[in-house]
Amino acid sequence: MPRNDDHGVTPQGEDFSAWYNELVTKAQLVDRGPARGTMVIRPYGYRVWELLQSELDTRIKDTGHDNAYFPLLIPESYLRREAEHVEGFAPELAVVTHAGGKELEEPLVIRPTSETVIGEMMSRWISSHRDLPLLLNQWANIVRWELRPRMFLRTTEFLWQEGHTAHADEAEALAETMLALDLYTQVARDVAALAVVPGEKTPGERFAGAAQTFTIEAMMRDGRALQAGTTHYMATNFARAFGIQYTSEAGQLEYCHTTSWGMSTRMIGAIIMAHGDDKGLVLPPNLAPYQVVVVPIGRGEQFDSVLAASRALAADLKQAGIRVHVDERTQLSPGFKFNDWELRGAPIRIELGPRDLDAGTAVVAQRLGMAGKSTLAIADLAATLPGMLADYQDYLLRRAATFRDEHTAVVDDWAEFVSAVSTGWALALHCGAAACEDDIKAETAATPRCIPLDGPPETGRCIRCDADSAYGKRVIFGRAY
RNA sequence: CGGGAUGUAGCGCAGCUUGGUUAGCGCGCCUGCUUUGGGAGCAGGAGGUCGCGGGUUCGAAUCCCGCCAUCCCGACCA
Repeated sequence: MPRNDDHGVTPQGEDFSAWYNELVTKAQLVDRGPARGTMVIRPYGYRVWELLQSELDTRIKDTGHDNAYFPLLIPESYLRREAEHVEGFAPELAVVTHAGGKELEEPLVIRPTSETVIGEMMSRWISSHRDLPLLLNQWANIVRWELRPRMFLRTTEFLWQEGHTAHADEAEALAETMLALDLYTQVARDVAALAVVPGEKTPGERFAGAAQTFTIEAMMRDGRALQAGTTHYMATNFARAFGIQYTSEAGQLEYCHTTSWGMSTRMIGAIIMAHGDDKGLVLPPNLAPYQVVVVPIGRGEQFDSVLAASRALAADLKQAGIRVHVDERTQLSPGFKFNDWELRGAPIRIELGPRDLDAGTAVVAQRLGMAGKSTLAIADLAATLPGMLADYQDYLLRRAATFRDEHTAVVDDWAEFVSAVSTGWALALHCGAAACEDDIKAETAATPRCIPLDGPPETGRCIRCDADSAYGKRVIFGRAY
């Protein structure tokens, strides 16, 4: 239940879910949309998305992919062409049955993902090995009628990027799948400061229609896992369904091997839950709409000169490449603003008042990782702050990694497993049987999150059923969002 | 789809049990004055088809029936 007091948010330890729900609204990231499960992304939240988007888009283009745009509406029959795909998505489709005042001859689905249309178009564009690889990406909105919507994590409509590529053979397509996974890992670590674990999904957790699915898993501060991006190797499943074929150098007609991969606005939910605390958001500098917020303090004529100095400082910092904002709201007290920017996750706050102006200094406070405030010369700030922001970014990643490691246990018996997944992750051997996964889920709510790529080789007995272990290494289990 | 709950001002709520003048409170908002270094104070003011439809009644936010919506907990999922 929301607090009736208008300040602050419910502590994480009291009710993590309430903390999250109150925070996304109070920090002005989002507001509820009028239709069920929809979200309005407000300017402050959309800026975070734009920053993330730009970082990822640059990397996607640098690795040879081109952006394109495919239609929102897809003929229903397309979905049916790939058996597993339609089975996986049918329950969550939104379907347009009427348009132009008439019932449509063939219903149109609002894309839940675009493998089908893109597959259809690829089949028209590819005919020779010279047309390969075809490396496409699109930024789009998609709709999935989920049973239980949650801001950023699972909204009815969400924004994402979906890469779709076609290759001559399995090796190339698999390499592409891993390349995309690596892009995601980089963005998660270097931009979002998330200590993600890249790994492969077990067969039961695969994307509908994929031969192999890979993921980056992040740990939230309540110990639960969040899938922050996935990449899929489709083998020739979609190529066969949509006729994506090419003539090889040897003159043979061959099916393409395709991939797809996506990262979505869910990533923002991951950032909120991986870094946030009882005071509110903690945004990594690389994604903060305002990396530095200046709070001018004073009254009357004093305030005018403080404001002038604040604006001059902001201009300086902007020159130094910092995203800076001066909080000029006159009706609010400094104390209110301090709390407000802490709630909204601004990495660094600068307090500038008459005392400081006289001394030529400013009070600098970091959102986390620094005891108290420090007093620095105004003239030095433009030179000092970029380094502070970079250090703070690193600090957040280290903190996330430490938290993850402290909440991950290597377990070899069932009691330890149950205990580990109640507060975090368990690294355990598993037999690989779907029925055994289901059994574990029924008992503990935990699911296999991934088989970590860099896990050392190990074999033994299944943590649950004592059968021979599969995968040749340990699997991460955890409760997931 | 199962379980639980809620719809009263922008937000958070009280009022309903036991029907009765003009539906209250806190926050926010507007105006004015005083304030501003950790969530400012005083004064004045604006803001409501009480979720929708029907019924009972002289009279319904309140009682009855139906509907709709939303939220929370699970199962599905990026």
